[in-house]
Amino acid sequence: MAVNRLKKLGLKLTPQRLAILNLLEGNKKHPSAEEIYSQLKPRFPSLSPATVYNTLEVLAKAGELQEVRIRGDKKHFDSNPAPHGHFLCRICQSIYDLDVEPLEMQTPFSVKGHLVEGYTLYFYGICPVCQEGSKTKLN
Amino acid sequence: MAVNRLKKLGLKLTPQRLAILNLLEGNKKHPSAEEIYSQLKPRFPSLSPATVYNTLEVLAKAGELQEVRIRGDKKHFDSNPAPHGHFLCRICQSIYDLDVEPLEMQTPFSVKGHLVEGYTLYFYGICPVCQEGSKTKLN
DNA sequence: CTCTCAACTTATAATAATTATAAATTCATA
DNA sequence: TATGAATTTATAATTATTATAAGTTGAGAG
Repeated sequence: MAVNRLKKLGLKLTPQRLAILNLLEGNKKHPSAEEIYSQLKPRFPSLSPATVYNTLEVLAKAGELQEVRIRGDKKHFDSNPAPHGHFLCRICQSIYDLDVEPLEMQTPFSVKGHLVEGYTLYFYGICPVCQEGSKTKLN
Repeated sequence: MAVNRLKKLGLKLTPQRLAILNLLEGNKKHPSAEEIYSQLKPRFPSLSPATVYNTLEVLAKAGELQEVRIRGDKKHFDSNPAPHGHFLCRICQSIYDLDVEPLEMQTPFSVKGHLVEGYTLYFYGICPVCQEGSKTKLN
């Protein structure tokens, strides 16, 4: 579990960090910092946004999670740090994991002299729910 | 040329728009809005940052260029609107076009119920110039 | 067990890219 | 060349995020 990994990295196990990790683990919704803050605030009344930002940065740098910058305005966070595709619905703005077969790559690799250490793959369009919704509307 | 396309779209051909288009056409450096503004300001003393932002948004929506959001802080712009890979060097922060063979896809397509209308592919690492630089340092 | 202190959290202010607003200007057609 | 909608401009507002500094705490040393 993440607790042991944090210890190995010399990071302190604070209640805030554990709460943020717990919120993200197994969470498919890729929340933003603000959403994480709002969801934890009731249980941690003293929680500050800065702590959420700090923690997310520390955990991302430690390789425990990844930043998802599929939207132009704010970052979202994924507890799965391995590179994989993400999908943003232009109707409901939901972010989904989306693996597209031939696109998985092992890093690092070199292309035309560029040393590629990581990559992101973002898809944009309409999610299954919203496609269904617009169908219903038309009937 | 772009002029005719803009006319077709019902967009006015202002000197500012033409200058921005010209700056971007055949420019491999993918400048940010601020860089575009700084470069044009001497020739257009009345130019306002808002105009640059407006124009870039209009042109992007018209499909004449694409936003490159490979960096977390600011947007960059590419006069080639077709989806293709981009690479950000973590040393010099330069952005390069980078096509990786098996990754080109025709849009739209569907994956697991998601209608994919567009996509972005961003690579992160060290560019050829900076790899050469660090080699030199070690010798 | 408790002392110690670097690491962490917090409140607050500062930053910086971008967006909104509204008045002045100008492109393009009649 | 007159007209009006589109555009540009200056300015203010927004908003996610980062910086700062003071107070708090986790966890190893003794």
